[in-house]
Amino acid sequence: MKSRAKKGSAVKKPATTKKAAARKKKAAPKARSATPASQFSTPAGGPWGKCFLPRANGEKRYWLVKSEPETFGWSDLVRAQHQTTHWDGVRNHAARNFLRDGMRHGDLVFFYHSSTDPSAIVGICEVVREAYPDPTAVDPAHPGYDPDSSPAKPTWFMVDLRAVEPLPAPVTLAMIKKSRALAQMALLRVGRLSVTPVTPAEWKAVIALSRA
DNA sequence: GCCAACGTTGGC
DNA sequence: GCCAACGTTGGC
Repeated sequence: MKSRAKKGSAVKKPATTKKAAARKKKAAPKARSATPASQFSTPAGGPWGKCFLPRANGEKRYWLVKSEPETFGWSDLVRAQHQTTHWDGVRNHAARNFLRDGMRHGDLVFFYHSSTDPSAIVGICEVVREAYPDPTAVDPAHPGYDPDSSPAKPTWFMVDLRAVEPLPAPVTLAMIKKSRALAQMALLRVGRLSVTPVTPAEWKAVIALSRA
């Protein structure tokens, strides 16, 4: 399985002095937004703290994962053995926490195509194995290698996802942005995270949009 | 611990 | 291709 990330963010590269000079000309950095993603990365608090709380009996929770269809699309998942894949390549701590500490067996997950036209939620999959260490993070030959991680003390994790069904019709980012019911979706509020929570109400709203 | 200088994601 | 909005690194 290939990493979902274009490049391993853990791969350190030498600084380029050219770019450094270019950046000096830029205006002073703007103030941070009121809700940086780091705020959501701690199970203890933040708007999405509920994702990590104990569950009611039989409670199912909902998530969204992103992938570039060029790298690994919905059709790749459908063609995979048992229509199942290791969701490896997550190299962001907030996303890792949602994946490792939030996702549980049987949870349902929207499959979102990013960096494509149009970007859209295209299918539904299911968590069939809860978080376990991502071997690509401790493989020096792999682009997703992270020297700070080790088999004894892994930093990065993956889950197994199995395709359940495609959406009746893709729900595009434009549709999501127009929907009042989806205005607070984590996908919109922390757009760069590759793993985000979805509330039950948002889940229903996306399904309804897909059938509309 | 602060902060400037990066690097990355991903929509547009 | 541009660039906003992040996350990370490393000098101090």
